[in-house]
Amino acid sequence: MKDVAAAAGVGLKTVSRVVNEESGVSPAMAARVRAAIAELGFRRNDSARLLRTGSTASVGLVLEDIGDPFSSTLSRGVEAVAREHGCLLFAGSSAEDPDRERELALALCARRVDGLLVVPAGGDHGYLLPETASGLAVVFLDRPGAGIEADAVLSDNAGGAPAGTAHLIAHGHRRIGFVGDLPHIHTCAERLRGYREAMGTAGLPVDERWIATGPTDPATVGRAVRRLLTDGPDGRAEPVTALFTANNRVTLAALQALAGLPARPAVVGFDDLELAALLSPGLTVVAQDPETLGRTAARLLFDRLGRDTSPPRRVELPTRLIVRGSGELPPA
Amino acid sequence: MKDVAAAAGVGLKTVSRVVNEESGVSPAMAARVRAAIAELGFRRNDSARLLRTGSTASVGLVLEDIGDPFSSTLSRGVEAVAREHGCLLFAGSSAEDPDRERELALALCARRVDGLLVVPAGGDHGYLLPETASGLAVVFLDRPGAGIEADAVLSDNAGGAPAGTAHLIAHGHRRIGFVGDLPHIHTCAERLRGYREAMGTAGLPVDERWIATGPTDPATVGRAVRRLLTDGPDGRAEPVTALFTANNRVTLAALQALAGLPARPAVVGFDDLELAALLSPGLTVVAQDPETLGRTAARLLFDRLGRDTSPPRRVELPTRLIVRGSGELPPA
DNA sequence: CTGAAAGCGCTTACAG
DNA sequence: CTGAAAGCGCTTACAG
Repeated sequence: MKDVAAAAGVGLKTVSRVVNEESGVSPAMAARVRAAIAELGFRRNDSARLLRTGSTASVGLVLEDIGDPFSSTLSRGVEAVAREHGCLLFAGSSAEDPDRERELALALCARRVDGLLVVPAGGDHGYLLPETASGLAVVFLDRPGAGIEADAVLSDNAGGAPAGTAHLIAHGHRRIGFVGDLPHIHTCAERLRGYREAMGTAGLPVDERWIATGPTDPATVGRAVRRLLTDGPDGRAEPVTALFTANNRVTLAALQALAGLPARPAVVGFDDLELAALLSPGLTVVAQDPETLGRTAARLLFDRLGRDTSPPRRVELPTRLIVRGSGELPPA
Repeated sequence: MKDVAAAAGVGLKTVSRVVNEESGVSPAMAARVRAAIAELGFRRNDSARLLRTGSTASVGLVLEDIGDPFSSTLSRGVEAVAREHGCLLFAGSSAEDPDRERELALALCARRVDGLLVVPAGGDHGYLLPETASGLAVVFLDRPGAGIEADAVLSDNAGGAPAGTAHLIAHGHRRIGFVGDLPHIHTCAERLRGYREAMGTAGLPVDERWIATGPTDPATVGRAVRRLLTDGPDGRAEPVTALFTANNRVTLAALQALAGLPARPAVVGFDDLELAALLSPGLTVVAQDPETLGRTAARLLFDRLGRDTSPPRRVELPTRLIVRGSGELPPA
């Protein structure tokens, strides 16, 4: 910019005016500046501009895994809203590791993103307190944050999980397995609670051996599914006749495991899958709307940037039971 | 930082040394600085640091749609490599719109990202010339760039598309429909070329009415599929007995359309889908490896940042035919 | 309509 | 071991 000013024989501020299309520059001068800009191939450095301005026109998004369908659909919603606000999006994955979440979130803070959207991996977000104290806006998605007062946008797990479980019960199932991811993850815990609630409401006992939580790799989930379906001999639990799978990766792994087994338990999954309707039977799910989740959280974030100082809100988005066949199979 | 220096009664540079854990600060002084940092809640502004340093420790990624499974898996690969290099990732979607691609890419350039990864939407990337001239590294993914000399990492369309088509021919099909997205998109054009090549190699004529390209929304693809399968009366083309669907969204939409039809054509899709193995019949595909695509492109980008000045390379990643049933159905 | 000075929050290059 | 000065590339606040 200094070079442009020198080349055009004008002051720095005049170049700035032309670059920013501010009014009050004589046409002759503007033309001279534009010529110099073209000749030198000048392009304004926005990082420098934003340093002076105070904002960074960017938001950070900490996901579980940028490549997961749930996360990426959520990102699409966030990106759309960020775009509307002229903001660029930093995206990164925590891989469900609290240290990585923290590291990533703080790196984003150090860049002074205007706002931060976090799908929590860890159970304590107190590390963000100094950041919010100095003006950072934070919104949690999919799971609430802890150790800090901030907005959260979640799916209605407390409504969806009982609805899915009750659907299986309504189709005659009394022994229903719950397959979830790590039990300390908020969504897993909430959905498990919902499962128990629906069983209780129906007056059905829950055998703790029907509950399988853990890593979501196909091998682990496969073992869990086989166990749930074959327990029974030697005084162990009776096999379940239906499965409630608590998220997209668990459902996928469970379906893969079932493909290799003779048993045809009923299945209701939490989260929709891309080809769910084309399976036979079609996969009955409790669908979330990850794109709206992302949009809603981003809107809330920008409201906060716009000096909305009302108390932190918790928004719950409805889930929707989509009946396609797998959840209506009768008990074996 | 100035405040910290004042509070600790030291010079600015000493604070900088402590913050950056540089050696050569007396323990007493360091302790005093650290106390001031804690008290004031000081956190270094990386944007300011990077302005001075010259790099931004960030890369930009311009995708077609951050929420698409192909794009997001690709992002996962890019992110992993960026992380290894201590870089943050800006991600954005072009929505297959050349203007948005350009706008997004230039916004990223204005932020002075160290490198740019672009899945081209437009057919001319000459607008990046001034950027690369001043040191920006650019790598194209999935499709080559145009109007600029730069690296490109692609899937082997020229090998994969004929392989998929030949697979259908080997199972007895002579009238095979090609369903693709917009014909000007490089991958669509290449795959169509591969389809024609395989048909030619087998000595089979191609009726132009067997080729359907256009938007990938379910309605449009559905119409195309129905037309391909029912043409025949009143002197029009004979219906096809098999479909080669040229990417993930087209395949998905085609399968949805087929679910509502009596016909059971053989299908081979380009791109794998999450539940492909669980359909009945299983979906035979020519699989790409989007994560490796992303990783490879990001590695190439960082090589370039490391002053690798060899001539631009074009890397082609192999595709893999995965046989699952739908591609082996005999002609009706 | 135009521009010189100060400053955004850091680091670099240098001197003590 | 320590720090004052200059500068990264811009904008803000002000004066003419």
